[in-house]
Amino acid sequence: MKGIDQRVEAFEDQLRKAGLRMTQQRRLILRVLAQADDHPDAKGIFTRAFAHDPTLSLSTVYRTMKVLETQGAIERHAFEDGVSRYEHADQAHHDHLIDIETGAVVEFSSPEIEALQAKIAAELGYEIVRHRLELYGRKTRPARRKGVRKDA
Amino acid sequence: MKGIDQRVEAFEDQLRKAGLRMTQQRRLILRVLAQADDHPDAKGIFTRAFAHDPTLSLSTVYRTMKVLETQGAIERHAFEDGVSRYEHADQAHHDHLIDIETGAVVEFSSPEIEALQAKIAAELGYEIVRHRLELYGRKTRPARRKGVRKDA
DNA sequence: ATGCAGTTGCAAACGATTTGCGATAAATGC
DNA sequence: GCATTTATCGCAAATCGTTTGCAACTGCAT
Repeated sequence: MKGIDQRVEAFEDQLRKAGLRMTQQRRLILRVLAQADDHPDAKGIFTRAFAHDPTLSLSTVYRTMKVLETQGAIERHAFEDGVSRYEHADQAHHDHLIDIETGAVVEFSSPEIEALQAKIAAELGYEIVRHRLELYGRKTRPARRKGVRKDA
Repeated sequence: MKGIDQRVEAFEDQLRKAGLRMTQQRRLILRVLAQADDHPDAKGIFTRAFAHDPTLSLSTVYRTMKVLETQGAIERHAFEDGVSRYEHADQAHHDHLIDIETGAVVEFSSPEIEALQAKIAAELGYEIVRHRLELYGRKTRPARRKGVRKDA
């Protein structure tokens, strides 16, 4: 497991360079995000962080998420229900498969699909700046144990 | 081009079978949707319909969109800004490419991508129920001509 | 025509997110 | 360390898109 503290420190420098400050609440929220293995929304992050600092406010979470996003420290996704969910951005690009029964989110990536997207866009006279690909499905049978790679 | 009136009539039957009613406002909204070549949101639909019936209310638009959606008469999409946009569903499945500069929406479809999606889901032990694929991009500049250079 | 739902318009309620404001606390300089 | 500047915080109020309770209304089946 990579050092959370190191990442927080690195981010602290990044903030300073932008004329921003590393506050206790930002540190706390960063830590919560680094430890999350799911895709929590603002309220979820707030709840977890609030347990460590009962003075934290929800608006600070929202404001912090915005800062972290513009700093490139996290990614924001809005799935079907419309609420923003966050995940920290130190991982490779990937898309999401959402279990419509449990709400579980599985990450995956497909260079082939990316290539096709670029090709399609080019044919339409566009270059892709970003994209959103979400699969909504339900479990068929237990996934095979071998040969299945879900990059997380 | 299929007749709008015919589609409205067909839908009227469909509604009746579901124990629902074809009201003036639903007729009007359907007409507005059938004539739309873009992906208007509730307010946009309301504005256009309101011009023909100043007694119409925005909540009726929302309620109608919900009815139309569950009846399969329209599709609802929520792009990056989060607001629901609608298009009527008498066309083949397609995904969307959104021009991040103009907001224009281009439709496209790719059987190859669909196939890949199914394959990926299967590998993860899932079957796809629906998906969302949106490309956000900008128009590529037309190829430069010799000696002609537009500085930006 | 009559009557029972399904529908409507209106305003109030909603839930997620944002923002104005005075108070607080990080950086910076001394 | 200690003061100074100003980014940030907590809180409550404000937005915004969308939903809903309710009383009046209107399809439409009989």
